[in-house]
Amino acid sequence: MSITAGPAKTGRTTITDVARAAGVSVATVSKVINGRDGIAVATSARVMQVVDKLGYERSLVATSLRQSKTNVIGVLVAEFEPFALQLLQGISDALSDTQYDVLVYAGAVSVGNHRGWENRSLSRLGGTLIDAAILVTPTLASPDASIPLVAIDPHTGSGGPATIDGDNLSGARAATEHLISLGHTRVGHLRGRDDLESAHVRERGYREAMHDAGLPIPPTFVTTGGYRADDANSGAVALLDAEVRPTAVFAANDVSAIELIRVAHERGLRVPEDLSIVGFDDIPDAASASPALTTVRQPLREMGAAAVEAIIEMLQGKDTSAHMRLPTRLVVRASTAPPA
Amino acid sequence: MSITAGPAKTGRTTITDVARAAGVSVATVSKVINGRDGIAVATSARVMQVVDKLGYERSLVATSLRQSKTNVIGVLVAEFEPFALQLLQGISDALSDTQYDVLVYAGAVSVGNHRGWENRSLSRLGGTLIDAAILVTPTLASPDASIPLVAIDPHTGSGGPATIDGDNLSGARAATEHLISLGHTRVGHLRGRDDLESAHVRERGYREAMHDAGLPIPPTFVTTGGYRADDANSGAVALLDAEVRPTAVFAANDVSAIELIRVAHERGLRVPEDLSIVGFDDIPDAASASPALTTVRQPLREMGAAAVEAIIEMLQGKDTSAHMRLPTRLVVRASTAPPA
DNA sequence: CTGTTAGCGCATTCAG
DNA sequence: CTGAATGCGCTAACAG
Repeated sequence: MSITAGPAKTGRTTITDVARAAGVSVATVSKVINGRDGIAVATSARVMQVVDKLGYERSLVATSLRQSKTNVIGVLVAEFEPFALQLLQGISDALSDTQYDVLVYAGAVSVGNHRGWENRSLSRLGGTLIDAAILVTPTLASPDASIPLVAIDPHTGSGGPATIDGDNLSGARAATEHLISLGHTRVGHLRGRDDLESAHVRERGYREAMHDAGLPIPPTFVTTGGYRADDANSGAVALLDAEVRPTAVFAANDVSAIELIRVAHERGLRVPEDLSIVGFDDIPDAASASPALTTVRQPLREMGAAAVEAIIEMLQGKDTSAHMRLPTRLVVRASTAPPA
Repeated sequence: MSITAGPAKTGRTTITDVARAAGVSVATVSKVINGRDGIAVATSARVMQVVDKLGYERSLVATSLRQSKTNVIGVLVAEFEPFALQLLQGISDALSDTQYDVLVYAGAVSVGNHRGWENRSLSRLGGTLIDAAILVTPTLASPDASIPLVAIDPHTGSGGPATIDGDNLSGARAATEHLISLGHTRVGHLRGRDDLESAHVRERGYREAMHDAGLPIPPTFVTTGGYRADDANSGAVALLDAEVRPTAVFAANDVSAIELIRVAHERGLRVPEDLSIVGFDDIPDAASASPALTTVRQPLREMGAAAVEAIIEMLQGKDTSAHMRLPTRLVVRASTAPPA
């Protein structure tokens, strides 16, 4: 019933509009656009002209419903926190000389930190909106997907996708040992998100270092933070308001560490004189925190670039199930000092 | 074990798989999923169970092809540079308590800085993959779109969408005046991307301040940078290798300013002793640059949040064509000093 | 209450 | 060389 006439409805130019304007069928337009041969040069030129004139651009939606290739790589994150953002820069840089565009989907903003957000996102982007996906801090060991997958800071597990991570264990040990070597004996730990494998590994590194030094870990010395300031707040408060307060804390990530500095200041504690703090990640804000944060640097840009390389190899059919681990490095700045 | 049975072809579970497994028609499944009423409780329960079991999630692609609402807000950027990333944090935070998910599309990574990338992206995201879009540093005054639009750091023009920007003119004047008040008379300018309106405004601010101070601007004092280090390099080099070198430079953005510091160091120039530098934006790297960069701060997180507010109001049918301008502020750090 | 039918915009057969 | 028909996953009418 709906006899169409012109762009009309949505305002978007469709392949049909182009076909009508050029006086050919949609199939012809499709062929021209996709560079298929078997089209008269004159026709092709005329169609291209109309395409330009009308500013036609194929709809990713319709295309991906029909085809299996979109030249778009998806990056799936839970949220846009500094860690993911740094990674994104590396990913974007590495992709800038390729034919691929990037689409980043934040799957947990509207539903909270729902464990398993990656499967939800993967399903929603479904069929083939994206040709491959890079998962940032997934909470599942082996998300189900039918497209090439690389996980950054993964949930380890067998049979999972290719993974890229930093050396969390060494980093955590280095951080804790730094504190111990400064002379601290009451060293606490502000844990990361429980659903992150890397958070557990870092806690293990902390515990190992403490154990090796023969130092005790009272239960109140370990509390849980998160990767948002809000989440970190209660853990930070618990740590500092405990009966016996640690003189140094290793926080599982910089966001928590910075929140801890804030809470310490709120309580009149000086950092590092009264409390030494080490973070993890080395996000941009770490260096400009006050005091500048001692932290364990993860090569985030490089990790992002490595993920892109792996994904592209997979897309080219090479069987890359590499599990790459990049080194971490302690960066000593102003938030750590010997105990008073 | 992971999900078995059914999907076959793509590996993705579709509504058809669910229908078959539940022994009902796809229409029924659709109704259940969308909470339409007129479905027997028993049937509904059975379907839901199958949905859970199979881990079904509707495809954003197919849904958006058919419907006009996806609850996804698009953020369109040319690339993931620090400016956009900061904005993204504000946007993400502001969206975290809403029903909306975020999808960020970088439209210029695979094709270079193509003027008009926003129309291309808008077209590709087409019909209704997204309910509304936030444009970051668009290069067009009035992109055509049939969905609510807000532009951050826009190309001004009449009839355009709602816009959010920082006070570029005042900021640029403040930066230049700061340099002049320090005693500099040879003040240069490293321009921003030519396709950005804000870059022109900043240049105007610089020229006005110079004019008001009665200072000359030799042609070699103004060169062009960009928002990537590579782009900024040639402009920086030209500025420093000129016959008569400025003793101070106002760079149109922090990325350029930081690159300028690098180039200056390369030539054995000390900053700020031999060359004072002011940037613009106050991205995280500005504070941790060496020396710490004096810059004009734009409230990027707030600008992102403001964009979200505006978009949501538009989505609710309120007629918000506000043009919001947030204040900028000079932040003096270590990269500026009186001339030697 | 539930199943059938008809597209959304596009690319791909398969006949002209 | 070109055009009409078909289907991708899904939902809105409309039948049954």
